[in-house]
Amino acid sequence: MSLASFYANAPRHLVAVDCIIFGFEDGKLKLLIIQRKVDPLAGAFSLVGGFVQENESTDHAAIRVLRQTTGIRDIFMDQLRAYGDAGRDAGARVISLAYYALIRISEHDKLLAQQHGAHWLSLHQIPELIFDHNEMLRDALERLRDRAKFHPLGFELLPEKFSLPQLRNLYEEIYQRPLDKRNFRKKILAMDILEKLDEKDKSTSKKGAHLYRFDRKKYDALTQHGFVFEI
Amino acid sequence: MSLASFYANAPRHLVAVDCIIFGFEDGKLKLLIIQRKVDPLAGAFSLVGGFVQENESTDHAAIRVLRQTTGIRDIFMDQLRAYGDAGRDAGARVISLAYYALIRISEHDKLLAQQHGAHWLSLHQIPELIFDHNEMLRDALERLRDRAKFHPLGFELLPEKFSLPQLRNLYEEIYQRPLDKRNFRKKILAMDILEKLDEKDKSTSKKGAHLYRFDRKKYDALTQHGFVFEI
DNA sequence: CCAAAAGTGTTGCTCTTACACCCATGC
DNA sequence: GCATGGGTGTAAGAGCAACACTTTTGG
Repeated sequence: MSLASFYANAPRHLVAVDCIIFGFEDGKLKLLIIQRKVDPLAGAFSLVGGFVQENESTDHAAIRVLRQTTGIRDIFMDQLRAYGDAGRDAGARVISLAYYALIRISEHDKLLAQQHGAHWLSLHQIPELIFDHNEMLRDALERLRDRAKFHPLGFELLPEKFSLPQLRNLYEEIYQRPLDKRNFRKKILAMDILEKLDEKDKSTSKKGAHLYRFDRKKYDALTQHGFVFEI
Repeated sequence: MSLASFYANAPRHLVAVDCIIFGFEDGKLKLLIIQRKVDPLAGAFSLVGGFVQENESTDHAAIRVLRQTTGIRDIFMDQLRAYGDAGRDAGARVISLAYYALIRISEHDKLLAQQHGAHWLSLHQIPELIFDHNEMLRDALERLRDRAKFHPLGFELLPEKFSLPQLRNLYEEIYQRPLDKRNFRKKILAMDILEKLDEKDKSTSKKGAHLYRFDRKKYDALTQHGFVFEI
């Protein structure tokens, strides 16, 4: 078969990206949900999404769609997988690539996102979403849990400076189970990947909790010598 | 924006599936590689691939492509992820969904696959592949290792009846490191998910090794009570 | 001075790892 | 009878989980 016919005879498809955006605020793991603007199902709750353009990498499409629909930029983002059932989108046959992202809510413009019709909802507040978006969300949460166990993803969700109680609280949210505070401290500090600062966060107690910073250089150096992060 | 223009104005893309097929034979983990039939790069080594058709789910496309190009059917298959860089395919802009699959080489028709121009190559024999197929393969191997650690995937690669030395050999191949035979036996048998048969495999020793069968019913039952497989 | 959250060590137990010899049989 | 791979148990050490009291300070 000639080059022309091999490629030219193949069918073409709409390809979308949908973003599962995780944030952490007020001690809760949250998700960014928008209300859909177009029919069918205009007004229904949805993940942030959009179409992949000509000559645009799918990774770039995910970044662009997130920026255009919420104003959010410069965040951790990774592909989850493709969702390709023939009837998954009620409007047309669309193959969707799901991306999950982690953002520091405090460092982004909440107002801007809200102006775009986006809401931060905690895990237990998530409504029925359109199409297979609830399934995407379930899969993303599973991936987040899998990956956060062996990779320092958590720090993407916290402000640059954070306390150990805050960090523990984050992992308790991710895994939805209590973690022993002494064992947690021991484990984290033993890794020697945090820099202890001369500052305290007094927002949650009178005594105040020491602030730390994730030291990515140290982490990368350790990783090259076989070290594996584990929560 | 109206329904019509929202979907109709979006660009359409060629969407392919590419399959990373793992097998296990002669004590080696192997991969199914074909020689590409079309230009550009006709004759070069490649994964098995093809285009997603109209109204065809992507999962179905992967199964169909594998069957059509190699005659192989009814195997374990799971999506890896999408590869969507704009210039990844030299012939046209193609978004590719990679699927990895596990097959029992002994139960499939080797001849049929060979007639389709497919070769089983062991990990160390893999040549330069077209486009980003080497990257797909690396990612698939990583996924296989991740998943095989906590899920009973290995049995998909072995014949229905297998010996413990065979099983250990398989995991040694997957992880490319030696496993202590006493500890391995202990761990596997302690899970109580294998059925010991009254048969021996004498093909590799004079004494003969007992044959076992994976008991999926038992495994499923245990899993429902919180049991987690781990190698 | 008291309420509320931060910070701190020890112990038992489980799991993992390392390791060497006998067994069965075909030739 | 001997070479070859199959099969078996134990002990030491590492890692994990459970657990309660003291410290700090704003109000």
